[in-house]
Amino acid sequence: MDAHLTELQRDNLQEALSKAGQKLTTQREIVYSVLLTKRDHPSVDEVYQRARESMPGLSLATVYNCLETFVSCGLVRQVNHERESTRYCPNLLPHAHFRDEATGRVHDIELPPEILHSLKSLLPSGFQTDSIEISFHGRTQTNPKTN
Amino acid sequence: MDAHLTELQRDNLQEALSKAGQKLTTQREIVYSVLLTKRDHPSVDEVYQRARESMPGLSLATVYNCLETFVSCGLVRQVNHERESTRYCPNLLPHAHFRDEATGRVHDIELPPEILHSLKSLLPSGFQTDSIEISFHGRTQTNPKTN
DNA sequence: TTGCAATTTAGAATCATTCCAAACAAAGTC
DNA sequence: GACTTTGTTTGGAATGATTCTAAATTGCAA
Repeated sequence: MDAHLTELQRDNLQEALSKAGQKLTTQREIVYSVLLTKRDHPSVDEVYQRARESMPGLSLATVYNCLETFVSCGLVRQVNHERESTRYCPNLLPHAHFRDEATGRVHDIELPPEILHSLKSLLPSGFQTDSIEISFHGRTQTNPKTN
Repeated sequence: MDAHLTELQRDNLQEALSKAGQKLTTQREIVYSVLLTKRDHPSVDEVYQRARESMPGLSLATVYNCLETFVSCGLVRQVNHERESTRYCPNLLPHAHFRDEATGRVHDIELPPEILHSLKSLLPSGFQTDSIEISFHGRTQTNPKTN
């Protein structure tokens, strides 16, 4: 379960970084691959734990740095839920999050463009948005198997 | 600019509290009136500052307690934005928040029931929500006067 | 190869929030 | 009207996530 990127993913990362004038480092590769490998919206600390399996010397501060870099490059989204610690998500399609309060798990909910339009249309004139965050909060009634 | 509730507001508070088996105290009256007086989504600390004008001995812990009580009574909503400190809002109608990143100011955006329905309809079956939080993030292009 | 700028690192510092244990107040009971 | 019970307030200490800092390291370009 070592951290590795496909060539495509690597190029993708490389490109996004250099577009922002930043370098591709081992640490960034590993952190990025952690996010891609298990897309369960890990917290910084979870990313840290997982990344250290590939690189034991990695520091927490670096994980913070990498994640912050990815966010600013638009490679990754932050997910905030109430006061809880920030989670990270490599899904770049427009989507909302559903947080199951029983398990703490976060699910992605795809957002069709129409609904984003109608949301935007609620804004008074002169209001310009660059992002809309939508989060549901509730429970999932699981039949034997829900992921 | 002293903190005072109208009789109606007081009764409202009284009732909501006793419904939850809790008492009406001076501190709670003051904190509640701070929220009603200036509906600008103050942070805990702002509430604290304002409330102390009416009651200098008031402690920060009490402000936290009061606000938490109001939230659990359904009198007040919490507003979270990214990692910033929590803000409080006595508007109980369904609404979203728009955060102006230039000023930091938060505006309420009314939400028609239809849009809430269509949002809920996006959820896979078995997903039950008790709340949907929507926050816009952007800037307001102000003609001379926007509030 | 030398030098410059970006990156990483560990640990300290910060900040919002929660926890704690003691002092206080209110409402009901005898 | 004192007594008890229970909820409330308080200041300060504790926590936990995040950011900052300054030094060591790395990568790249000249």
